[in-house]
Amino acid sequence: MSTNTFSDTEHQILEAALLEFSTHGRQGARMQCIADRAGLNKALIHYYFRNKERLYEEVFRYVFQRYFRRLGETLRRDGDFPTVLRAFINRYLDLLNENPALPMFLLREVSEGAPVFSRRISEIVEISPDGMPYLLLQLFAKASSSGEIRHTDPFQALISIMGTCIYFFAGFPIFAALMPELQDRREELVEQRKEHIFELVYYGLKPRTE
Amino acid sequence: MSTNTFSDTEHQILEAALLEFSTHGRQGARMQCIADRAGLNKALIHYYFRNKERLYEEVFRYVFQRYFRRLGETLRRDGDFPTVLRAFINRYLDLLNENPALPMFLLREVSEGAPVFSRRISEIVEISPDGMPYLLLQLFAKASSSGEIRHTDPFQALISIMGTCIYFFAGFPIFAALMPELQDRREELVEQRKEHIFELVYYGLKPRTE
DNA sequence: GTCTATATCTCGATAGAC
DNA sequence: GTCTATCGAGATATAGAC
Repeated sequence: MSTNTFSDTEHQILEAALLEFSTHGRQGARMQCIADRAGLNKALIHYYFRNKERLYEEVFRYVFQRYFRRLGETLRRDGDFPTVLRAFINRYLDLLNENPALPMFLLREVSEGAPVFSRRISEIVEISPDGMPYLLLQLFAKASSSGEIRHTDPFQALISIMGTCIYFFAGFPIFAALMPELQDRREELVEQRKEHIFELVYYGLKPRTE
Repeated sequence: MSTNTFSDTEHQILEAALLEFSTHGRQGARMQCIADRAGLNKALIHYYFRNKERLYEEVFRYVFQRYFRRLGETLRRDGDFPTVLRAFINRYLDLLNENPALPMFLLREVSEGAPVFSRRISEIVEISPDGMPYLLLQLFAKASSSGEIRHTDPFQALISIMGTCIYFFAGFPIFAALMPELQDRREELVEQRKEHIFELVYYGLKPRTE
């Protein structure tokens, strides 16, 4: 269930399943495709994970536990507001760039009512005040009360920063379909994006003199 | 096929299908559920739309043609940069708020390789320079070259503004699961968000004196 | 643990009455 | 145009050999 030690075979299955689930969704995913991608047969998947539902659940937890933890790390380091902000943005974009399928996997789950996410939320995100969503809220709340940024609802800031990061990856295929020339500039755009988002958020939230 | 005049029954089916497709995806959607939701039987759906694929395609076009057109309208009005920017943000958030399932419907389609979107793109978005994505790019390009905002890649700005708008609706359930108190503040947060995004984008992109 | 072969079942699609 | 009943494809899941 909650064990984090997987054998090689299990890892192969989990990775293949992640790809299949994130491109085709929980229902659209095919056990046969997962088996093919992992280089083994369907029966073996059932041997390890019993059924499709449990496989989905394991993949979900396996992936997002790590994802939220790595995201949270950047917020626990010392540094002033712009330094931590920058570290968070860079880490987030790098994480997403390494696995562009992740946001869709999460968003899909959420749009289906987030049954698995809700059921296993305590294993996935750190609900404590020392966990990822709270630390980010706190970062903005502190900067807001110290006057480093103007008075802002930290939740709005949180949505803004996560939205601008995620949407690049989630929405890229839409724009690449409309403007094929973007396809080649992808890597360059990701790097450029780090600075763009930092400036947008930092200077967008800074107090104005006028 | 491309006719926009649907009977009452067809409308009922389309609306039910939109909900089903956006929450469960193209494969996950069940014809039985669509029929139930629309208050009629499966056979009738086949009578009108032949099969699931065509139904999906009709729903997709039916919904997004209108969506992109209504979004584009705000960019064709006269006004200076902040005025048009504000109008666009307000319209976008209102559109999304009226139908929070839309972004996921589009993002799902895209994550599956956007077969329908690509095939029928000419009916859905206005590819002409007078259409929605180009007008928005142009808005930023103009403001950039006139010095009203600092030198910025218009594509980055486009992603930022759309991302911050969409993610509020796409990601809201995640945060509502973590912080249940948000659920009651939803409408208030949407309104607050209009100002938040405008300020973030406008002041985030404005030239700085320092 | 890993495979092949097969049973079981879900769901899209059709036939045909009204 | 709308319905009930049913077929058949395709997918999950299992049995059982190795």
